[in-house]
Amino acid sequence: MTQEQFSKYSFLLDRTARKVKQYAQQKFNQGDFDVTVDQWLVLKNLSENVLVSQTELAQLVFKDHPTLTRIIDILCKKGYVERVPHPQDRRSFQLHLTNEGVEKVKALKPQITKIREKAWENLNERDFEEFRRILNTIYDNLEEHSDHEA
Amino acid sequence: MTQEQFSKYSFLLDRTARKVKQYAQQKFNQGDFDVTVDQWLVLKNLSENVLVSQTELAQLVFKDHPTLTRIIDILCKKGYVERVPHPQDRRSFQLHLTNEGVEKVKALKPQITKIREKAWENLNERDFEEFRRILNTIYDNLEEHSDHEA
DNA sequence: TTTGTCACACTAATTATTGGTATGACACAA
DNA sequence: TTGTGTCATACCAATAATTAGTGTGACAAA
Repeated sequence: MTQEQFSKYSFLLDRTARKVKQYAQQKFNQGDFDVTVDQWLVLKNLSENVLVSQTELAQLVFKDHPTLTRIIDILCKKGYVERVPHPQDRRSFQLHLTNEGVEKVKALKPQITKIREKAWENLNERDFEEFRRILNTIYDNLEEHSDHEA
Repeated sequence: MTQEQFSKYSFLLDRTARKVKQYAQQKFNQGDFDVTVDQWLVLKNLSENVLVSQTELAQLVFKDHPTLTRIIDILCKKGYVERVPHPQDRRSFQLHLTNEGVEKVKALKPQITKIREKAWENLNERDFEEFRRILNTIYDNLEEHSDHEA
């Protein structure tokens, strides 16, 4: 890899990641989804994982604790998520979707799948595997304990 | 001060402190007070301070946080103390005596005063000031930030 | 273009709790 | 008398969630 490539990969990653997010958020706004992209990530993970703690969820969605606290605050305020005191550990909550949250996920999921598909037009399964392999390798190279699931 | 005195003061302090505590706890047991000496210290401070946090109380009674958590647990279980979520800070509680706790303090206070008086028979006000001055000096000598109120 | 608002990311610090270990005091059994 | 069990407390290390502050990006309004 040349010097230019070394300095370019970060730019490419950042630009693309932000574009994907901007596009999604615009579509979310147009669709009156009532959640941001990040809030959706949390809702989706809660729909797939039952009664997780905030620490566990933070690891799943790769967000830091203060940020997740605030996202959960917003989602609780919107009525989609509920904190339940942990039965065995007073330092911890268990998070779960409210009925309203379950309905919201059910309603949004197909629409969001379509939005996500747009980015992969003209790319195929082989491309996706390459994309995944390369990005995971980069991540592992920079992570002390390699422990990815993507 | 001689070498012997240097090695003796710790023994004298420890032996006396434990004797005072043993004597008090025995009297508490005989009187069916339903609290230990340390629990009483907490109750007394709560009767003199309104809606304190656990951190503030820990400083008042010079106990560490885990120990105080457990003492408060016991007193809440006995129905003398109540934890109320802090209105502005979700990490914190405000502690207060229940009505039962207030009655308990009122009932025990005169009895405990009598118990405490026993140790000062044949000693006078001058002795107490000497005692206080010396013990506070020792404490201050060993404390980085000298900030006593005894 | 500038400003304001909102949401998120990151850092440092805080509050109370958990877990483990040790000690002292006391009661009970051998 | 000695040993064991129980309870309460002290101390240490670590943990879970929160607070406060700062910065950035995205977007809307002036």
